[in-house]
Amino acid sequence: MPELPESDAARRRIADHCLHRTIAGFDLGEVTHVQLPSEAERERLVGTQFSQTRRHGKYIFAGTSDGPWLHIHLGMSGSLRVYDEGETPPDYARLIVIFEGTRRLAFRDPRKFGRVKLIEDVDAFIAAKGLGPDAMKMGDNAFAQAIGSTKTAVKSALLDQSKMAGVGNLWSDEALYRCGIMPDTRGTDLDGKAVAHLHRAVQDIMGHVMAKNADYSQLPADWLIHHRKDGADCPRCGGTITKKKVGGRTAYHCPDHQTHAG
DNA sequence: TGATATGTTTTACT
DNA sequence: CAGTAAAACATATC
Repeated sequence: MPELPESDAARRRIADHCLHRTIAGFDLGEVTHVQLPSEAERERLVGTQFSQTRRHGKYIFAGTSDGPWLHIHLGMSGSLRVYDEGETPPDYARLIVIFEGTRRLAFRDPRKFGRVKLIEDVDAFIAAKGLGPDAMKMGDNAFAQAIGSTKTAVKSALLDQSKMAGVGNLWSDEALYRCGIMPDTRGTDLDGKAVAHLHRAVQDIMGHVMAKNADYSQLPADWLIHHRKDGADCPRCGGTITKKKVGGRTAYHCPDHQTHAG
């Protein structure tokens, strides 16, 4: 479930359970189209340890103390799982990092849209990707500039990783739902107050999901995430949850309390 | 069986 | 350049 909060929960698993352990080797899943580190790149990591982690938007990085970084993107369906030798390895494991002792880190990816690769410099990588600022660290002015000054649908702007990094389909819907903004409202049609409200909603929602370690069952019952189905009752106003395409993505929303005025 | 899916990238067109 | 749209990637699930 990989947007910014889910990616951060995955990063934290590395930070909490996999640092300062010597890498002994790797296990590869079946040969697939998933982009994984080459044998030479894996060899570079053997004998080293991860000593730090970073995240920018949906991109996760695990750094060796004085060498390359392992970069992980979870794609559409990827996840990370930490376990110990002797436990059942997870399904769809494409790459398993074997640490000395029993600790293991598995990169799972059922739909194979994720990527793992070795990079030398995180900031250079972010710049080369053209990623905007991390959505959780973005200031008011930068957010207002990115969202309020574009004619694009506000939902599409939120999803544009070059405007800001980390917001995906689920949490963009959640933020617009909370703010009462119709997903296809043009950015330029929102007033300053609505843009500021949306900024708070994006950061509050994703911050909350991170605080709950991306466990959706711990999120409030009236959040859209629990009612994301065409025809469901809107828990906030009694309307009917409806879906429509906005910018090529499915936008779940409540047409009764989400309007073009915000 | 067919529709749909949490993401990114590329290509084409306006 | 800004924006839109669609397709492709490979597979699972409803």
